[in-house]
Parts: sequence; C-alpha cells; structure tokens
Amino acid sequence: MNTQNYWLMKSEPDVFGIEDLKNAPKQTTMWEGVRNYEARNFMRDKMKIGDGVLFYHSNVTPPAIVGTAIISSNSYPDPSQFDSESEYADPKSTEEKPRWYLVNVTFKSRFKRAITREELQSHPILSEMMLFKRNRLSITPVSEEEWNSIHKILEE
DNA sequence: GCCAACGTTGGC
DNA sequence: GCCAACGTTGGC
Repeated sequence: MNTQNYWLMKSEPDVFGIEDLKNAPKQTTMWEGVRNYEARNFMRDKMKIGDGVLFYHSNVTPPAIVGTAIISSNSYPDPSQFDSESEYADPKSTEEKPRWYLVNVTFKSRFKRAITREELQSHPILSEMMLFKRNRLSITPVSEEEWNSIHKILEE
C-alpha cells in the first residue's frame, strides 16, 4: 500500500538550517530535541521512510520554506534525552521507557528561492496549511495538494 | 525585543 | 482533576 506522507518541519537556521543539513555527514541528521508530544507522535507513529519534508526556517526574517528533505529512518528514542550534558536532557525519561522519539532526516533539495510565510498566507490553498492553524507546532502534516502547490509555485 | 498563544507543571 | 503560574515558541 502506498502511504506516502508529507510533512513540514521547522528549524531555526541559527541553530540548524538547511545548509547545515546539506553539509552534514551523508546529508543526514537526527531530528533531535523535539519536546512536544504532538510533534513526537507524528515522528513516532506516522512518519515512514521516504516521506517528503518541507524544510521551514523559523525565527528569522522572513520565515520561509527553503527546501525539501526525506525521512530516512524509522523512529527511535532520541539519545539526547539520556545525555545529562545535553540541553535536551530529560531526567524523567529512562532507557526502558523513553519519552522522546526522533527520525533521521536527509537533505533532498534547496529551493532556488524561498517561499515565505507571507506568500503561503496569500495563496488560496497554502493559506489553509496546518502551519497556520497550529502556529507553535514544529512538525505539521502537509497534504498532497499542498505539496503539489508548493512545487507548482517553484516552476513559475 | 515584545508579547500572544498555548503547552506543561505542580499545588491543592 | 482543576487551574494558576510558568516557560517556550516564533511572528512581528
């Protein structure tokens, strides 16, 4: 059964931007540090290898979708939760009962031009994205129609 | 840098 | 189990 999904994943470019992903070993990173249950559930329960990702730069001017990536692993416990040195350490989490999960994300493309949040908001289809309904959620599902609209815009 | 939105924590 | 206090996200 084909269950290709699409996602939008936010990252602050000052912390880890799409160039960092492009330059990473194997152009792949662990999407560590997500500490929100809803976002975790998407990674843990819904993401599949091969799913498409819209890579979104947050907390910058202007916020924008800047490229794409691919989900490249199944979910597994986020190692940083067990690392007391890490800012993502969670003392309430144990190896037997991990609280936080992540997936690997692999670079796919950098757009020739960023598609800004403002541009998305002015688009009849893309203005309905969950991104705008759940403003603070760092991972949101993207419909196939939305995914196709993004790529259509890029061809113009 | 401000602050609204909203998720989490913890006292009761 | 409620909810006030608190902390964080992220657009602006």
